[in-house]
Amino acid sequence: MSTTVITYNRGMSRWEPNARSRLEQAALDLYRERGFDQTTVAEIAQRAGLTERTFFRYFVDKREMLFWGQEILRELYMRTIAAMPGSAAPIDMVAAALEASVPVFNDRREIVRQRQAVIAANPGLQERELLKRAALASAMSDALRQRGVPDPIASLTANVGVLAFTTAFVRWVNAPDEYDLSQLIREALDQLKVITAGT
Amino acid sequence: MSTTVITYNRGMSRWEPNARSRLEQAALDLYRERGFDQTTVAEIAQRAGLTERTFFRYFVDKREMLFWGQEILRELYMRTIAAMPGSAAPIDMVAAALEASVPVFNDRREIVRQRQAVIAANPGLQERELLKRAALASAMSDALRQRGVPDPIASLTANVGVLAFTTAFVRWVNAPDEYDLSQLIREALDQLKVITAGT
DNA sequence: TATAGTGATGACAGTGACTGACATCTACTG
DNA sequence: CAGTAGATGTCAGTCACTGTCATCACTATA
Repeated sequence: MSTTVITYNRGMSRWEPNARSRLEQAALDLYRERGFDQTTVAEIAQRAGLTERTFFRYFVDKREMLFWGQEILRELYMRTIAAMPGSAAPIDMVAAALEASVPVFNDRREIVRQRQAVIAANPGLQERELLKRAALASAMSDALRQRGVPDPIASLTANVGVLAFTTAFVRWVNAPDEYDLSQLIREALDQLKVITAGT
Repeated sequence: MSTTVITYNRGMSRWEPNARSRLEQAALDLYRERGFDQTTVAEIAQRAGLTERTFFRYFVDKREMLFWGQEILRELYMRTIAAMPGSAAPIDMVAAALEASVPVFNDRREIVRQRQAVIAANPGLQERELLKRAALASAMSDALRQRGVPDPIASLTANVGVLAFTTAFVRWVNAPDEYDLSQLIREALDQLKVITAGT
């Protein structure tokens, strides 16, 4: 199973299909077996039955492959915010967007956990994750601005949302299965309200 | 000036002093002249009258050199929070810590601006900056926990502080000299209060 | 004053991520 | 059956970063 024999044209395509997902699977396996830094791109490619060069045709760099879903979240956030009633407060638009993304995580809880364990073990990957989070916040900022929310507010609201989500997500990943991500998000948002209310 | 002749033992030390700051200066100059990616470590070292190997004895990697002051801020934040009266709300402890760091930036406004321009032009450097911000938030979380603030609140409060500071900082860097960083921080915190207050 | 450190640096040979240029291979198309 | 296109392979190269050992100027100690 791990040493798949590569044959050609068993079906309708010229090469063994799913090169991308084969690379993803090989990489995740190797990262979990021996760690991110101890895995070379050549090894990943070999396990996937491809070459190093092909790896870099699918992924801009070695870290990027762990952060696919990001684009899905991005679009989901933007669509959800764009579809909110104009009467909603900015923070409620953001909350709705976060809420809309919950199924994406619930549907892949186990994979998400494995991925997060790999990231937690490597500072370089944490760096990349922060960049991805910032990109999501930026996307939500844009969506809010398109809804007429002025600039410092749009950015702050989006980042507050990402902060609440991240806090909830970390708890959810490390919690038993019964924990509900939606509820954890709402809790985080409530706590943020209390925190900033101040004296 | 840029092609300093290196001589030995003009004073009390065996080698030309300030190797570290010479490397920092050379790097910043080159990054500004031709960009971060277009500058090799060998070039930086050469301009500083040293070798590539020595560069990596002073800095763990090529990006790290732009993020010195971080340690200063870290200690300042932790000391300030530790010295706050126990009656203060967590968010006020954080606000005080941020406020205490303002002179650090005011005293080096021009250098900070140059540095920030370099970072803004390079995604890899932005990634590193996000990591540094996260580290500062983590430090403030720790400080709050030591003051008895429980866990989700400590982390959220610290991150709200960092968010407010970052927002203020971005505006301050791109604003005329008259703008006051302290005031921008207070504004951001006020806006966060309004945002999370909700419906 | 000879001798043995000591600490910063240089020299050098790696490894591994990433890139550019070009060749190849298979399936489809006419 | 020739031609094309898209995915892949090959290969050479750059550059960040590391391990190891040599060197060099001074310093402490006998």
